[in-house]
Amino acid sequence: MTPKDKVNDNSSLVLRRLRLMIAGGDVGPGGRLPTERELSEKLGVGRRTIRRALEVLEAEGLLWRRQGKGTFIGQPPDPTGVLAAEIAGEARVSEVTEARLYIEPALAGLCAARAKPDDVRRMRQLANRIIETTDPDSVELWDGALHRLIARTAGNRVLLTAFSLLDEIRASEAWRTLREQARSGNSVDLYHSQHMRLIDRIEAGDVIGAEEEMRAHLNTLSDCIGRVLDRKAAENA
Amino acid sequence: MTPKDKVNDNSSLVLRRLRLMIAGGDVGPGGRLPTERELSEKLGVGRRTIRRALEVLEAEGLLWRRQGKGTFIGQPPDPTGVLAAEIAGEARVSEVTEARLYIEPALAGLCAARAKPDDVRRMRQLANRIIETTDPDSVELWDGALHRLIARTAGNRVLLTAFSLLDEIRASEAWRTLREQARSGNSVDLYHSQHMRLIDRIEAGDVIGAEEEMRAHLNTLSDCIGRVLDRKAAENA
DNA sequence: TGATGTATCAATTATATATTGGTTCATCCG
DNA sequence: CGGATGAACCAATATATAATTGATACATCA
Repeated sequence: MTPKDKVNDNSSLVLRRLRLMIAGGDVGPGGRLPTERELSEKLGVGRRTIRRALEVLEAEGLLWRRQGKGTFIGQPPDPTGVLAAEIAGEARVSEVTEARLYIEPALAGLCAARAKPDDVRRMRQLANRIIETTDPDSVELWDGALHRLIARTAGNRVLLTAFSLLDEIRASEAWRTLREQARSGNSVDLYHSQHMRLIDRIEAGDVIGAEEEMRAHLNTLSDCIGRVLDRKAAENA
Repeated sequence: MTPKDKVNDNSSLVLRRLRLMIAGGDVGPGGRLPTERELSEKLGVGRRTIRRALEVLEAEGLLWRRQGKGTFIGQPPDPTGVLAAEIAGEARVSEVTEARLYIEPALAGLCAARAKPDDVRRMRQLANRIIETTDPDSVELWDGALHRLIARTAGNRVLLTAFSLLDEIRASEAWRTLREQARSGNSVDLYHSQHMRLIDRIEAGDVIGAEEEMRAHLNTLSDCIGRVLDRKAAENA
């Protein structure tokens, strides 16, 4: 007799059943859910009701739909990630570091030309977070965030896409372990001072200076990677 | 009676005819050549003979072939998936030219460091094709082929992917008309001299010089585009 | 107001067919 | 023997068609 009992709310009932399906992994290959028409028939409700429930779940990020394709659990695929995965398989470490040595200084320079005081403030915040955290994993996250912020502040979507590509490649498993080995034994302080000098140049609007600072920073990073690779090569020999 | 006269060498004859076709811009839309079977029939020789001639031209970098697709003049594109199409819609002209001004000099520099004599020879051939053809459409094809060859010779797959992204964006319809308007009224000779200077630097292994020459070349190109855009803006005002 | 059924549109996939370069083979000719 | 030819077949790609699927609108009913 309570309102709750009285609610002939098929939508919320369907919603709960769909949640169970998703949580229980009760989905087809590739995380595919049955079609709306199938769900409508199987659950004995109208298609409109199904759609309302799916809209909620999509808004929650639990699934994504594409017309003509189907409904899938999880997040929609990222074209940048797809392309990055293709390259990552065949790209050598040297190529990635080399490309980074060209792309990121360019972004730093543009950033210096376009950054507003608010942007610079956020960069300083991120740079400080890096040395405030001790967890190596977190250090990596904050460092990546800073570089990404600089890339976005540069205000060039094409170069930003190129940066994202690099970022995705470096996010792959092989790279993570490589960085882990490279990080051990060198001081985070050096990185921090480089970051601060870089942000100083950006704040001053010094395009050339920002480019050079970024290049210097990346060079020390690639040197660390290079040492690890040399050691590995020596072990194999 | 001389050996030369006696040579029943259909291959070299076909080769010369094909060279004329290519040089004269006698190709279909998109720089497409007739199919091997059509050429075989049209020139009155066997298909095997056609293929031998095409192999030579492909090795020279004048054309590329793909099974099931056809034969095309210039350099083969490297697919970037749907990424290019996505950012092409939102990327502004200024962003694309700006990104190009960073990516392509980098590629030219790497190219100078790694190009072999054979690569340089192919570059010169492509550069010559540009001024030898009168058809504006073909000019564009050969110019694109030269830039793509330089990008590929740079030997960095990540930067090459970034270049391909730019290339695909610029291949869209809006860009084609823009370039068409920009091209009218300026001399192809200037471009050619810039190309030759660039290739000279590459041949000499002069990394910095190649970067600078490419930058100068792109600057003149973007100036032409800029003038067209200014004129358009004035018309709208 | 909310649910249902129907119809239609648009994007995508699936399928079949045709085209095209890649390859092999037997044959012929000088 | 080398070069050329013709035929056949393979593999990758394009093209056309139909089927599938989510998106949308509308009429109906409780």
